[in-house]
Amino acid sequence: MSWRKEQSRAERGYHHGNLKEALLQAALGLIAEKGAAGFTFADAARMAGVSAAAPYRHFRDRDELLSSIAQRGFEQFEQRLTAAWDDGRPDTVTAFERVGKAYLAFAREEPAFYNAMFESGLPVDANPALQAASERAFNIIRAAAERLAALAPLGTPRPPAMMMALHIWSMAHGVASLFSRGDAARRKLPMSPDELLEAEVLIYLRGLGFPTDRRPPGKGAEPPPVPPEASSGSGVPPGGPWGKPK
Amino acid sequence: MSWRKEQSRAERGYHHGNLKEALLQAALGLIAEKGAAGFTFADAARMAGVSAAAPYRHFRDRDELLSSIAQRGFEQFEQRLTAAWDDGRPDTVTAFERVGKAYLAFAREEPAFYNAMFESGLPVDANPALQAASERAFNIIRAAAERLAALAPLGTPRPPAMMMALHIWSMAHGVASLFSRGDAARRKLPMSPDELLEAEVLIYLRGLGFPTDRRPPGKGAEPPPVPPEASSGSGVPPGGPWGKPK
DNA sequence: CAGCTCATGTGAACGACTTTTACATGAGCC
DNA sequence: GGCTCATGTAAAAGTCGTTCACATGAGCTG
Repeated sequence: MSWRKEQSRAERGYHHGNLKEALLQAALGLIAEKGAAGFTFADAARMAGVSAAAPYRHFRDRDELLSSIAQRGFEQFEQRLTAAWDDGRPDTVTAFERVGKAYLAFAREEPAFYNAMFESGLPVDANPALQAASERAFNIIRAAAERLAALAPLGTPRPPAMMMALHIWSMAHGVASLFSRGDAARRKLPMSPDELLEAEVLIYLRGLGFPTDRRPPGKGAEPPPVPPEASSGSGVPPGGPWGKPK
Repeated sequence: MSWRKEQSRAERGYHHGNLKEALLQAALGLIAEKGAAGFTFADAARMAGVSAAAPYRHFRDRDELLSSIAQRGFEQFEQRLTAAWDDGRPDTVTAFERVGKAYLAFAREEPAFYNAMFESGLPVDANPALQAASERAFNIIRAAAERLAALAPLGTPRPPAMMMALHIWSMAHGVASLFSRGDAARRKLPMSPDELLEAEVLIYLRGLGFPTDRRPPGKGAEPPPVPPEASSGSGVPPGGPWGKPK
């Protein structure tokens, strides 16, 4: 990982040998500490033990370094969402919620990537490769939404799958961005971001007619369960994610 | 508005007379253009026609200027949310949705404020006045959620009002931050952010047991103003926000 | 009105950062 | 062994943020 970092010039020799990677790693650390805005090209160079001009052999400018990090971030993000989705196993709703949690986990565990991807202010649409990576990640959510849409109970008006995907994305991003970052604008919450998002998604899914958890006591006409899977427990803790209504 | 801006030193005299305000306005413009990260203290000074050192007579440093703008932003934000909420008239659900739209409208129409408030990375909890302003704004959403919670149909499990408020906030912020900014990371959408958020909130409310479908065309009983409302209304466009399910 | 004072603005200076340019080094290939 | 080109360096120009000593003049005091 930290191959050859922190070495003095003498023992390193004139050529670094791995500067591009070292710069990316250094930048990642710096962004995690001080945010994308506070991160400095010169600092990254210093951390890698080279002069301030050296990075320009590997990145056109500071923005390109940031872009590279964002891109790498989208790729890892995609992987984690894919793993969480696990092709909808064991059932669509459970898997869907797991994707939400993976989203938050990524924001929490990879603040530097998340920052570069969503909060650095760099124009996603200016770099085709970056935009493509971003879309590949979003497509995981979208594919999950398609599956979910196909299962939605008839008789309930429902939005296009694309819209559902955007809804989920906005919820996850909203929670992550407002509450799930140790980073800067930390606000105190009476609950964990995970709980918050889980409840939000559950209510949303219920609004789409999905059976979430035990049925309301008196209500006879709960929307009919969905063909093959649908029936079982969706990973909701007993009592629901927010306890009993008082 | 642009009182005395752009004037040459000669016609202005040694003293500006209104520098603090001029700097705030200049900064607002610059942030709207280039984002909080790209905004420069020196640029604001230049725009106000004073030397680079002059701003330090009015703000401890660049961050304090940013803070002032964020604070002012939260105050305007609070006003707009209050107006949109209108104490829950004509009925709670309609007013609630109006608040959501006001949120997006603010993000769209006041990008500089929104940026300073939510995307500049300045620590809200470091400045008590700022934090208080932020909380006052959030309290509008929270109060609306309380009212909504009181109306929620019995028989449906429901979260605490505080949680509902956070849910709404995260949806609005998520949509605003991902899609509603001309600013930077613009992504193309098959629908407007307003539609997106409206549908999202409607589904969420339905998940809480609120009736969100359009009124029956004949609509015999318009709900009485405040106390026993709960039944219908909600300003849903005919056909619902996303068209017919296919 | 003269004179004083203090808030407000100026210019110069420092160190840090970004980026460019001309030059140095040495790893890999013939 | 010698060439060459990718990779690194030093130096310089331009920008910022911030501080400091000094200048200005608006408004009070007498």
